Parts: sequence; C-alpha cells; structure tokens
Amino acid sequence: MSEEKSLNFIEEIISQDLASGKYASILTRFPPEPNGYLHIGHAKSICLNFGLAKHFGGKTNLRFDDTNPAKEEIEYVDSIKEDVKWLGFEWAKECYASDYFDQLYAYAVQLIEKGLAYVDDSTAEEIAQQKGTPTVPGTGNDFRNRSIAENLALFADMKAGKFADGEKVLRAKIDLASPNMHMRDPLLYRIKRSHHHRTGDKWCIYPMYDFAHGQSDSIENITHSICTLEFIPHRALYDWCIEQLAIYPSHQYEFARLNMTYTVMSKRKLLQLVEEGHVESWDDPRMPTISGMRRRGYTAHSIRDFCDRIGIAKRENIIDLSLLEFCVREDLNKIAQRRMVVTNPIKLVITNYDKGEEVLHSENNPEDPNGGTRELPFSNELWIEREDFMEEPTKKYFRLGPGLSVRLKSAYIVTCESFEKDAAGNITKVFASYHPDSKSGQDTSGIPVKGTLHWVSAKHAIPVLLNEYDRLFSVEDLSSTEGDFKNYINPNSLNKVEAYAEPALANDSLDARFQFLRKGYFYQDTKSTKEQLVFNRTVTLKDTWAKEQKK
RNA sequence: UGCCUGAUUGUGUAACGGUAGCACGACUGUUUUUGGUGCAGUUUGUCUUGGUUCGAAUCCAGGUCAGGCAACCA
Repeated sequence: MSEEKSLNFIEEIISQDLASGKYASILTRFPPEPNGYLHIGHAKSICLNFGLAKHFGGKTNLRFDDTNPAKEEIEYVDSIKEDVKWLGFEWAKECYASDYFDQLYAYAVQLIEKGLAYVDDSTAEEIAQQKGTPTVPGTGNDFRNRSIAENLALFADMKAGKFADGEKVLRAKIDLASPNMHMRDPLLYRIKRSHHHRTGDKWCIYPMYDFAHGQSDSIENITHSICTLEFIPHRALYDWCIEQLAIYPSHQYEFARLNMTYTVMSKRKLLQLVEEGHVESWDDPRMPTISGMRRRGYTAHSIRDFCDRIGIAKRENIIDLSLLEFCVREDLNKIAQRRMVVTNPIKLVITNYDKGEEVLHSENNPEDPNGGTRELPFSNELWIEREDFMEEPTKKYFRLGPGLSVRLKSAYIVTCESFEKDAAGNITKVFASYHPDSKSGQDTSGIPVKGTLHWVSAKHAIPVLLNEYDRLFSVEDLSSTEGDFKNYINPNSLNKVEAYAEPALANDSLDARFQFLRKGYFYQDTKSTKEQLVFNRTVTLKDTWAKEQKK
C-alpha cells in the first residue's frame, strides 16, 4: 500500500499493535461456514484479511467454521477453496473448526469444572422464555444449580449419545440479567445427530459458533480476528471464553459488510434463488457469487480493485453497482481482444464492390500497441446492426441512412444509396457504394464521416449465442423493500440472442477476454462448445448515445 | 422501553483540533476508424442543538435518525 493512502481503522490498530511490540507479526483468518458459495461480500472480507497480512508481512489461515453439519457440504468446501485461490490469495494453513472438536470438548469440561457451565434439560422454548427480553432480565431454573460432578457426568453422557437430540444442552453460567443478551447463559453445545462432512458420525454433540470461533482463533494464535458488525454483541462472550479458559488472547474487530445495489448479499437468499430456480445455479452469471462473476467474465484483478476502492469502515453502506462495472471495464479495456459481432442483423449490399472478397486486418486492441492484428474477410454482402440504419435520420444520428456515409471499421467508407422493405414495412436490405480510396490505413478519399460501424462479412460469418445479462433485481436497495425479495427479481435479467460473429472468434482461446465492438465485454461461457459458441456479456460499454436518446 | 454500533455531496471513502479532499456517478468540452478509451473541466456535503477552544467534521453534553441484539444458525 502506498504511503499517501490513508489507513483504514483496522490498519491503524494493527500498525499500533506492531509499533508497540504487542505482536511481532500478525495472523488473520478467513473463516467461512461451508454452507454455500462465496459471494462478492466474502471477497471484501478475503481481500481485507489476506490484504492485511500481505501489507503487514503476516499470514492468513483459511478456516472452515464447520460446526453445524446439518447445513454443510464438501461441495461448498471445494468451491470456497477454488474461489479464494482464483481471487489470487494463498493461505498459510487450511483449518477446520472440526479439527478442534476434541480440544473444544476439553475446554467445555474445564468450564464445567470451574462451575462456569451447566447442563440444562429445558426445551428451546423454555430457554428462550427464561432469557427474558432486552428490557426484562432473564430468570434462572433449577438446572443452573446442578453440581459440578453432575454436570460433568451429564455432559459426558451427552457426548456418549445417551440422550436424544434436543434433550439437553450445555450452557455457560454467566449472567441472566446482562444487558447483552448473548451473556445470558449462552448455549455452548447442542445434541445433533447429523453426519458431518469431515468427522462423520463420531460426534453427536456440536459446539455452537460462540464456543468454537474464539477458541479456534486462539488455538491458531490468530492476532486479529476480523468479522462483520452483527458480531459486535458476541465480542463480550468471545473475550469471556478466552479469559475463563486462560488461552491465547485473540481479539475480535468488526467492520461493515458489503451491500450492493440491485442484488442481495445473503447466502440464505442466494440459496433460495438457486433452489427455486430463479437462476440456473450458484455460478449463474447473474449471481453476485465469486463463481458467478468468474463465469460472467469478471477478472480477479477487477474484483480485488473493487474491494480496494470500497474501503473498510463501520458504517452501513450500499455500494453502487456502477463502481463494480467501472472496475471491470477499466481492467478489460486494457486486455480484451476486439472482435466484431452483429446481434440484430440487416444485410448491407455493397453495389460497386466487384472484387468478390478480400482479407483486411484489424488491431486486436487499440490500447495495446503490441497486441497485434487479426484477419478480417470483407465482401460485397455484410451484416450490420439494424439500429445502425435509420430511414429518416435525426440530426445527431451519425450512422447510416439514405445518402449518409459511414466508415466500416477497419474497411472502407460507404455511402448509402437505397434500401428495400418487405410487405410489412420492415427494412430488409440496405444498398451502398464503397469508396475504394478510403481503405482503412490508406484513406486518401478525404470524405468526412462521423460514425464508424462494426460489421461481419455475411458469407464468412459464424453463428454464436450471446447471453446478455442485466441486473438481477429491478430495485436499487432491496433492504428498503417490503415483502418477499423475490417479488423484485428483474424478469429481463437474461436476454439470449443469436448473433453473427467474425470468423476469427472460432480460433480464439477459450479463456480470452473479448470486447465485441460497440457492444460490450464478453467471455466464453463454461457451456460453450466448438459447435455452438456461447458468450456471456460481462458488462456493456458505456453508451452515451443511448443516454442521449433517452433525453 | 434496555444494551451496542453508527451518521461527511447521489454512492462510497479521507481529513487523527488548523485549507472539507479522493473515487464512482452525473454534466460540459476535447480527442478518437468503437457515440468505447484518453484528456481537460463542472457539480452537490460535515444529522441537530448547545458547550469547550483563537480555531471543531474531529473534543464534551443533550436530542434526532438509521442499523444490530432475545436461533439447540454462523
């Protein structure tokens, strides 16, 4: 990080901790629960945790917070590892909370021995009721006064599987009148017979988040444990456990999670979109998941840049989707191969072109002098965009119309002579003459043109399929809406179009980034084949003409 | 009605008692064989009321507003 850039509040804390000698080096961790795919909000956390370590010369662990086997799957573990790697980060250690189950159990026994935990036979409802409310203190029950010996025996029996699911829980004995609800004798362990993706059926009791997370941090010697704002009330409990157990004192810090316009950022909601078929899968290119964005054509670099630009603070935020789009356009503009693709074709006949065909050349990327060129076949019958012809052009229209001239990109200047319509009044063909002395790169015609059109030679064109994506939701701020969030799904978030592409595309590499001239940035879909090329639109180009027309 | 966070332009984010800056967006102009890119410029802000101070976005007090907290979820 450059010196002129100011530090965010967490970087300030770390700087001070390092300067004061509190730590010789730092260790952070990224701790997802493997119950879904990672999304752009996780990317913010990943960039923060790994970025901090990188900046301050420390390390970062990847830790799976797998304490609830009912929701977790190996598929999610695999996807999370893939996504973190793809984003460009390397973890020091791959850890699992489940690796610490034995240790965690021992910690719980210690607490019981200190008279700080007890087995409670109450039902979930009873416990909830006895907890009181934020304004009314909770009340205890007789189980709270069980002897240490009895608690020890009972907890061992819980572990041994002598009770049914939900029959008993282990609770910390703290303060039922605490103004912080999380300190009102929180649950530490519950009985849950569920196959765990790593420990199998070894355990029938599982630690709760609050009894697993801080201790896992401590076991790994995490110096700075960074999480989101909703965990602020948990911090007192985090510290309490560490203090009572007298173990390595990791510290928790909280920042505001990412929210973005026109999308949702919760695994629960994203899971719903997948399960109810509103999108195809977790990696549907409309999803704000890392895998969806990757499939859509976002680069890891652009996502990292985005995370860098949004900053880290404690206030709630909602980031404009336009910032993400800016980041990916900026990156892609520099690296994308330019190609020409016509989506809504109309035939352009060059009436005076009698050479049959010729091969022209066009630059792969005007931003990159070393990007080279590609071959571009030209002939007397071309496809151009329907919207590039207007029967009765308006004043600011720079494209084709009767009597108007335009440059065909990397080819010639043509002048429109006439056009044909079908019975329904639709334009079917446009006729134009070309100016032989206006060839791209050696133009001596002196004809002034304002517009340049992309085109494809009709007989050389290859058919491709384009997925044109738009925002997933039609309202900017989903958090301000009422009712089911799915009511606000944009019905036009995907527009599949057949298109004609220049032949060079058939031989391009699978993972190349493209800019289809005047249309947007595209990336080959995972389902694309040689027989049927499919491209996903990552993002459109900025379109000031479309904006002008709306006025 | 308890506790905990927070409040700087449309959206983010800086300024650490001393010029309210930066980015995105929006808007101009300019360049351009992409109505893209680039370049130049314009644009709107310290929640509120008091207090401390030579000086307050910053410190203090009250208020207002927003979010979070009472899952055998994380």
